[in-house]
Amino acid sequence: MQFDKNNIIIATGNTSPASWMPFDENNTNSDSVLAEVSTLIATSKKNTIEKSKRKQVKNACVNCQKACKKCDDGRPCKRCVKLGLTATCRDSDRKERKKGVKRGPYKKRQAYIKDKPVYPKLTEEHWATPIFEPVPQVLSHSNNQSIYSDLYEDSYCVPSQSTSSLSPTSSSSFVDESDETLYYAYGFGYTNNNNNTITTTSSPSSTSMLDHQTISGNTTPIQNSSYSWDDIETYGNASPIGWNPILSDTIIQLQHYPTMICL
DNA sequence: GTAGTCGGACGGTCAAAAAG
DNA sequence: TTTTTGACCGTCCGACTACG
Ligand SMILES: [Zn+2]
Ligand SMILES: [Zn+2]
Repeated sequence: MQFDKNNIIIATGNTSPASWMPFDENNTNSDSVLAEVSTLIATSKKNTIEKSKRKQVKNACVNCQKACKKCDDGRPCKRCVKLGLTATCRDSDRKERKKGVKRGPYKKRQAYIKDKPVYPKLTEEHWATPIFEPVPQVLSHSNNQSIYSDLYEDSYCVPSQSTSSLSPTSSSSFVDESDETLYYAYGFGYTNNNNNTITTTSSPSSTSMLDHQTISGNTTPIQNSSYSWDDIETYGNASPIGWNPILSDTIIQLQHYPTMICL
């Protein structure tokens, strides 16, 4: 069982609901493991809800750089316009990164993440007509007799793409309107299998901001970045499954829940 | 109130290292 | 080859000072 530093739960096995549960040596989900996951979730919630990441521009203008002040992508940038420095507002120089520099040994790595899901294209229509849906943040899972759940505070989140979804397929996206960045939030659906009845329920939207990478022609999410809408069109299939973009002024923007990745 | 200064926390990049 | 790591180095938060 392993958790990575970005509050992502790494599970083994396939994408059945049980798979995102961490396994102990005997491949069973012991109470202690459940307790550990519960703690992890609680911790990640505590650590991430209040704190949003500072967003930097790729290149500050020379004036903002000199003053150590926030810049933006405009040229002239807003700060220079405000201060009447439009004439000198240009990108600051950045030096080339040097190659051939030896490094010390790295710490032992975790295993590759295989069989990452490939997500269908999010269309502009989905983009244009976001659905806002307040869903109780309940993380729940049934595995044979054991069930555990963790209640999140009220938050906007998205339903699972499919009501029978058993895989980590729920997601949403939203725009940071200040810079028109599109963020993706991925979660997963789950099935409550209590009392021999299968009840599907909307996703708790266990989310994380995921970037994408292309492997063998498949574009799949990796962690912690963002894309603009232009990037989405460029990347083609680099879009989340699910149809419910959430705009930036909803609470979810600042939240960062654990995300499951199947090994 | 505003603007200027700046130490250093924070974050994004990307080649090296490691794994497949 | 793909994936992960982490050093590098840039951004800019926030605390401060100066000025009117
Ligand atoms: Zn600027
Ligand atoms: Zn500028």
